[in-house]
Order: sequence, then C-alpha cells, then structure tokens
Amino acid sequence: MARPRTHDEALRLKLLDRAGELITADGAKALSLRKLAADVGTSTTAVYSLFGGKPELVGALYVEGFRRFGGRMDAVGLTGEPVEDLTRLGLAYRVSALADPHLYAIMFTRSVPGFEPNDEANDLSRATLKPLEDIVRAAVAEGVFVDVAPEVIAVGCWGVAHGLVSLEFNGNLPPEFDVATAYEAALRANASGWLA
Amino acid sequence: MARPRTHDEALRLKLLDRAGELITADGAKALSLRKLAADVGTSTTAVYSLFGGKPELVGALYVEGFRRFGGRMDAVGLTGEPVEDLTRLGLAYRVSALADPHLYAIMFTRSVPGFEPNDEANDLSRATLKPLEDIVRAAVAEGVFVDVAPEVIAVGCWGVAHGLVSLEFNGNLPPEFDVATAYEAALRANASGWLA
DNA sequence: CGGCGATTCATAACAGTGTTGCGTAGGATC
DNA sequence: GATCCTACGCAACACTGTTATGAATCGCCG
Repeated sequence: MARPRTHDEALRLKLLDRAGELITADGAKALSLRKLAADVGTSTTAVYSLFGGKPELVGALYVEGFRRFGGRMDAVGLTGEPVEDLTRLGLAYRVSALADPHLYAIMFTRSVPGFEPNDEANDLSRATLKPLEDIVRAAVAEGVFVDVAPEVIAVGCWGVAHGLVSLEFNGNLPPEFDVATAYEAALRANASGWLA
Repeated sequence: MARPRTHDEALRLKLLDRAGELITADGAKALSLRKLAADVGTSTTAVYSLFGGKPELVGALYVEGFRRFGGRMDAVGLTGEPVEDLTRLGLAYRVSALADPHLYAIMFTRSVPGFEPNDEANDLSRATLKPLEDIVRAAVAEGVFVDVAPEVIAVGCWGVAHGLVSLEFNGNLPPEFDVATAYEAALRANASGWLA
C-alpha cells in the first residue's frame, strides 16, 4: 500500500475537502480524524503523514479560509471615495463570513482546541489588511482622512467589521435586530469618523 | 458519602473556582473534568449533579465572566460628553478582557467545544449593552448624535471595541503595532462618526 | 422521633478522541 | 535488478466526557 515517494497530493486534497465538508455540515466539533479517514477511504495515519496532525490539518483549512476571504475582498468594485469603499469592503467581509461560517470560526475563534495559527498563518491573515490600507493611504495622502498612520485607520475599520460579525455569530446582538442595516450604518459612521 | 439533599454550595464554588484557575493557567483545553474533580477532592459525577455536565459548568463560568465585565463597566467614571464616555467604556472593555483573557475566550470564542450559551446567558451578554445605550440615547436626545436608533449606535460602538480586542487576541494585528494608542484613536474616531 | 423516599456523589465501565510504535508494500535510486 | 526509503494500514495507548450502578445520608411525613 505504499504511495509514491512524495506525498499523495490527491489524497491530501480529498482529506482537505472532506474535512471542510464535515466542518461546514456539523461544526468544528464534528471533525474527527477517524471519521474523516473512513469517509475518504484511508486511515488516520495518513493525516499524520500529510499534515503532521489534526492541528496542522486545521491549519490548512485556516489558510484556505483566508485565501477565499482575500479573493472576495479583491473582487469588490471600488469607487475611489474612501468612505464608500471602506463600507463596501466591510459589507463584503460580512458576506464572506456568512458564506463560510465554519471556516470563519476556524479563522477567528479557537473552535478546534489544539490549533494555534503559526507565524506563516498570521502573516497570511494580516494580508487581509492590504486592500483596506491601500484605500486609507490614498485618502490620507489626498487629505480626505486625518493624518494618522494608515495602518491604524485600517485596523480600526477591520475591527468594526470583524467585531460586528463576531457579535452576530455569537448571538450577542439584540433579538429582532436588523443586522444588515445597522451593520452598514456602523461601517459608514466609523469610516466617516476619520474624515479630516 | 452522601451529601445534603440540596446541592453542596461550597463544593459548587470550589469547582467553579478551580475550573477558572485551570482555564486561566493553561487555557480552555486544559479543563478536564477528571483533573478538576481530583484537584477539588471529589469525583466527576459531582459536576453532573451540580451542573449537569461540562457545557453547563462552562456556562456558569460564562455568566461569571459577564458579571465581572459588567462590574468593570459600571465602575467607569463618566463625564457626560458622549464621545469621551464611549471611549472610556471601550478602554475599560479592553482592560477587562486583558484581565481575564481565558474567561474572555469562553465568552466570545467557542473555545470549549460542547458549550453553547443558552437564552439566559445570551440575555446576560446583551445586558453589556445597557450602559452604552444609556449614553447614546442621551446624546441622541440632546441632538449631539445623529438621529439613529440608539441600539444601532451602541452596537456599533460595542463592535469596534470587541473587534479590536478580538483581533489583538487572535494575533491578527501587525507586529510592533502600538495597540493601546491605536485602540483609543479608533474608539474615538468611531464615536465621532456619529456626531450630528 | 423513626422510617421512608429522594438525592448526592463514589466507583467503574463505555464509547469516543488524538496520537504513536510497528510492520509492510512498493515506488525511487543507483 | 537489488536496496533503501517512506507513505500509510493496523493496533495499542492515554486520555476525554458521559453514564449505569450502588451506597450513604439527608429532608420529610406520620
């Protein structure tokens, strides 16, 4: 039953796909190496050969999640008006989270006990800031935004988006709360707060 | 070894205390019913009598966490100027989170797999909004803030605070980032965005 | 005041988990 | 074509939360 000398890439993808499905269907708790291996037709040891362990398998899902996030952010059409553009990115952020809620959980909550993102994963997550920072930098340069380090403003905008989505997912928002409307208003008000 | 007919309140407190210590020391992953029971000098079944199971035990820690949070929020001295006061509450929010990081993890990340807050716990968490909402409501009434539902503004402010703290804990912020300064600036800018 | 029913909690077993030695099949290398 | 190396199957290990059983003892009612 040996495989080629290099890791079996097809098996790796099958494991990753199925792991994503299991998590999407029943949450992170439902991801068991035994079940995963059985579904894919291999054994748990394969996960250790290919990834190193369960945390590293989840780590692969983590980078996949940020890859998708990044893709959706890049696809947002921009106008050049900073408040509008920051609001659009924020809305896309929420749409992305709603599209892959369980991936979002892996990225931003510690829903898989042993898993801690490593340095490479953290670098990747910080890359999410890039489009935000570009917009902010231009706005500061043009004097539309106050003269504060673009990084600070960008992080602030990311914070609102992330915080509201996080509260929504946690069930911390009031019942019968019109999340979508409030979310957009909050994004816009926050961005406006940086106007010069 | 029977205990009084009513639950042994002292044992309940000892379990809760020790559980908090274990989590504070080594994170949520380190909370095992066996170790907890051994440390306290009882058996795992006591947890089932007193709480119902591990999720419910964690639920008790969840409400304890929000109780402390609420206490710290109430202790914040207010000035009557909404932007300033909202900023102060936001800073207190971060201080609270840093003071009890593992309790914070229980409250806002799903770090204990089986645990989902029940309705009562959710009501409690939403009570965190109360002081924010009072400030906002007054500011809207006085015409200092724009005429938007106070709930929406309050949730927005909570979102920034929560989001930034959450990103900080997740390691999503840039390295060598002056979190404290940026955090305060972001809170202030966000609140200012709601000025009429 | 005494006995009964109810309930807490100890003991031990169960089902499940991630992880790890061991063994082996079979491509890669010379 | 012989040899090495490695991915991976099997089975065991240590651990988890949970639960069936049973003993001890309290609150309650006559």
